[in-house]
Amino acid sequence: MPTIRDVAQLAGVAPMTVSRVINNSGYVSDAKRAKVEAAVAELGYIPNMLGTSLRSNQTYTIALIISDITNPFWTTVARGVEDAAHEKGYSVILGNTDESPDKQEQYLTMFLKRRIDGMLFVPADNNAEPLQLIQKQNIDVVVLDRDVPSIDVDIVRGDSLGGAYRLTRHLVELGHKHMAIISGPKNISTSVERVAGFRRAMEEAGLDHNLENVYWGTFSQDSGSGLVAMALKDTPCLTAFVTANNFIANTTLQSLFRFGYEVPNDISIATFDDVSGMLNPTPFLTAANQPAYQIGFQAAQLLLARLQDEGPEERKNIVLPTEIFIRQSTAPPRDTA
Amino acid sequence: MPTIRDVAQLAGVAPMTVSRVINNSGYVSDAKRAKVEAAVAELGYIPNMLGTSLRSNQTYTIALIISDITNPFWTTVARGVEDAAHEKGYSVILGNTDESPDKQEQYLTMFLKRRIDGMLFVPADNNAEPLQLIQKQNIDVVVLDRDVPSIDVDIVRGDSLGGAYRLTRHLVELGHKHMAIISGPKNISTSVERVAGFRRAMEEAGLDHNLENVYWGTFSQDSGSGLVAMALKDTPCLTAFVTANNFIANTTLQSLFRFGYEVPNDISIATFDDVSGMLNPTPFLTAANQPAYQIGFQAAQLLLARLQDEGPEERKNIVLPTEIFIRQSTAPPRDTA
DNA sequence: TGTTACTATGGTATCCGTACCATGGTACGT
DNA sequence: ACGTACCATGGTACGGATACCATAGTAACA
Repeated sequence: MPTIRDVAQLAGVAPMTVSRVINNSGYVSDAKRAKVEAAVAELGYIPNMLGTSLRSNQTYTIALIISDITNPFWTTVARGVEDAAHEKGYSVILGNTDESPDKQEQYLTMFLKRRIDGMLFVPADNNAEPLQLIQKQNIDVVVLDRDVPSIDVDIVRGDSLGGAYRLTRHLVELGHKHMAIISGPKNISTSVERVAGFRRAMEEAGLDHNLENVYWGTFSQDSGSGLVAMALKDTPCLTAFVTANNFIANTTLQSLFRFGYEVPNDISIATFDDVSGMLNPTPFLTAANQPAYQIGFQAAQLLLARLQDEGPEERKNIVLPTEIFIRQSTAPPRDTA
Repeated sequence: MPTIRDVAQLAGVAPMTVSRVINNSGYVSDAKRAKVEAAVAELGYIPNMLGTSLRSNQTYTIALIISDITNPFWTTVARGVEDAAHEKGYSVILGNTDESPDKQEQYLTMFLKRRIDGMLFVPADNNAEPLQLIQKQNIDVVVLDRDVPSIDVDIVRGDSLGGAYRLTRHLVELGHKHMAIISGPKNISTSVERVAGFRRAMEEAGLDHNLENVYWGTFSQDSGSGLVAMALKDTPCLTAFVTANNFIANTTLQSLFRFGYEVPNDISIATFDDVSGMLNPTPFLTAANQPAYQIGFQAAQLLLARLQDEGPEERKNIVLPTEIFIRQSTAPPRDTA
């Protein structure tokens, strides 16, 4: 593969002159510029960014560490990130953690070795250590979707608490009195806040006698199935479920179907993040949707601004609103119908 | 950020010795090894891969250029790629082209500048030039999902022709006589082959009088809506549609709904690549599904094998089988019911 | 004519890690 | 006592691009 020296030799100039032509910097006579351009074309020269990056300490690459690119929610986030990055000439390098702290650390060090300019990070848990590791290396980082207590860091996320609150309120208004929430891991802020929103609505409605109807699971594709059975065993009179993400909603729906319940006639379901609309002409689930694309796009923009020293003084904790869609998976409970 | 020289100084050894410890190569006495390890820990030293890559001409990075990470099909492909890459210590850098040759070229040169070790590429069209550009730089490349005529390159893809054939056969067996296919762009092999499979089944069934019922569109989210109206106007007696991907199926379903048709009672739909199952407990569409994860995984494996000079001698054109799922979107046509 | 300002070009050193070569010590066999 | 083999360590140069400094020519102006 030709180097800048090869081009220089062919054009009969110094490498520096080639560099000036390529980067459009400094003085170059028209004659030499033409010669250089001809040489570049003839050799098919493509500058080696490794050299440039080594010298300049900039890779124009940002890392995106998420839990699972297979989840349409993250996919949409990733797309927002990519668009914002591409706009500024940055590339995005990707890592899936599957919420495993091990894989998370592997990717973290892998990306730090690569000297990425900045990091967009969805922490696998509440542990602040990985973030401290990044910050210690003086790498700008923006946390996506999740709050991490006890650390000073930029965050862009959706309004989990408000979304869950309004989702539960909707069920309350329909007349439901016995509800459960199937949430994600206990050590991830979104799970916790969605439970908190659920609880607040329950308390306000004076339904706080069954506050123990909270089931912690995971956000992954196989989550929730056992928990639904457990919830129904604990409280046979349940008439509604709130689920903390799209995958959980799906398994809950499947479980209820298997147990012979009809949704929404027998039991209602309201969920977070139903992004199936893209592939489903008639979305079914009542849902609180976070602006996934915006979360990714804004987080990337904030990060890129920081990289160019144009970011805001203080750390941001941006909370984007969730939007509620009332659809067919929720209805009044049978006994009050 | 500390360098290998900083570590060496702190440990009282030469940089070379630090390098030996880090890479576990050559001879190092236990005493010095311990000192170096202590220094690495104290400084929080993380090796700079740019230096290594520059020297060794290896980045341990592969590029993945696809049309749209938002499409669950590509998402699954991407996941397969990522898993295979991560297994071998490689990272994946991502680019969305939206099927635009412009964006495609931008990403291409961006990745070549980065000196990625290999490329996984979903060509935006049949144009062989971009692939020639890559090969000219001596970068290994594997094409995903699409055949590109007139160029010698590794390809991993699904069986579009067979899938479309069997999908159409299914409709024929149900008794349909008037069908149309809504396909993707005319210059992408998958569109063409799906049409070819459709035609073959039609001809075999002696239904070749309406071979002109082929509508070319795009594979994107907004594709197909106008085409459905056109098809129905051209052939009012249509009783079935074959659609060439998930997005087209979705808009077709929406259009039919808007026009007051019921699926499958009035009109049947059979499609390619319905990967909504992940989020849909009761998938509705009769579909020919490609093994998306496998396409990504195997393509990445083939690429990585080539990178390590362990690949097969000759170029591969691997065609993975598609699986047919008969579901609720297809039924016998009304007149024969 | 001398000074200043700008244009044009190139040489050298540097970013960081490591391949390669050189050096010197120890242990062992004959 | 000497050759051979292995262990341990370090110096130097290189990969590719470019910041910085140096040089030199030209034009403008007093």
